[in-house]
Formats: sequence, structure tokens, C-alpha cells
Amino acid sequence: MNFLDQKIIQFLSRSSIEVAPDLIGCKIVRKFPNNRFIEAIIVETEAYTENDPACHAYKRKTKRNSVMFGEAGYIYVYKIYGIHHCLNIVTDLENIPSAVLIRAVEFKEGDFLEENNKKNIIKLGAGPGKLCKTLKIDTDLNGSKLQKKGEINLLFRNKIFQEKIDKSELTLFQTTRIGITQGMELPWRWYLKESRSVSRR
DNA sequence: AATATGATGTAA
DNA sequence: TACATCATATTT
Repeated sequence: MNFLDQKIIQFLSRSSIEVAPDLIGCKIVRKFPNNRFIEAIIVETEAYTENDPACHAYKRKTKRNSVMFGEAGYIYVYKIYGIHHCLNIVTDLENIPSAVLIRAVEFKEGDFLEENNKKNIIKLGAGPGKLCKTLKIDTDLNGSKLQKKGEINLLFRNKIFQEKIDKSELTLFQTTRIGITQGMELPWRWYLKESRSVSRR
């Protein structure tokens, strides 16, 4: 494991409520066997934590949610409504079931020249199911570790993004979470106000 | 074994 | 606002 992988694990080994806003601006890198890869900037996240009625691991450890009980730096992928997949990054210490749901990412112009229409590139990552479809993420990746040499990796915010946050040229908006039936009052959703790829405002 | 339902997306 | 569609969890 290299130094940067180590730093990412440290960064993720905190409460999901701290990690979720910090993940905005970080980059998901999805690598494929043919050496090609896609990069996407995270622009919308939600925190799920222990003692949170909306968390899949709220009641007990099950086969599905077991990854959330493990150490930070692994991904939890589940299928929802029979059709879509959702990507989560496991956070916090071992045996504290928590994760951050990636709700939206933004792709850069120039990617997808072959497969997709340039017009709707903004929409390709605007929703948890859509981003998984675009990044070809399904339950086969459940339990994978984020690492440089892997099918999926996470990179920190670049310097320019961090400077813009620091100078308030980019702003994070905090709201309540989407689509849940319990814990609706908890303001654990964050999105990048300036991004056009946010799923809902 | 049977049933209920969901951290969604799309079309209407 | 309806609904497609199925893995998982829960109930019988």
C-alpha cells in the first residue's frame, strides 16, 4: 500500500458527517481492464452513520450491510428498486457502521466522446443510480478497496478546488437527505452549489 | 415459503 | 404521480 492510499484511509477514518462534506471536490477514478479509466468529481454526498434510522446498518449486521462495519476505505455498493446501484464509501473506525453515499458526480468535457452524447454529459452523473451506471459500478464491486492500483480509487481535492473553497468562490450547501422515510430531519446532505450535476436542489 | 419495500429514474 | 423490477430483510 502506498503513501497516498494510507492518507486516504486516514482521511476516511472519521465520522461520516465530517467526511461527507470533505469528499465534495474529491475525485473518483474508475479503472477498467483495458487500462482505460474515467474520472469524476464528487459534487453531492450524504452521510449515514450508526444510530441513524436511515442507515442500512441501523438494526444489525447483515450480509448486505457487512462492509459498512469494516474499516474505512472500502466501498459499499447495493442494488435498489430492482434496477439501480448506489455507491457508498465506508468511513470511520471498524465496527462503527457508517458510510457516505455518493449522490452525484460531475464529468469533464472530453470524456465520453465515443459512447455518449456531449450534450447531456452534465446529467450522466446527476444521481446515485446514474453515476453508477455511467461508471459501470455494480454489486460486483461491493467490498472493493479504494486504492491507486485498483478498479476504483479516490483522489483528494486538487489545489485549485481547495483554494476556491477557501476563497468562497465555490460553496457547499447543506440540506436534508433525499428519498428516506426515517431520519428525514437530519441535515446530512451536502452539494456543491455551483455544479450543474447536482441531482436535486 | 411468502411478502413487503426501498439512500431511484423516467415518463407522463 | 405512477411504475418498473428484484435483492434483501422480515414475517409466516
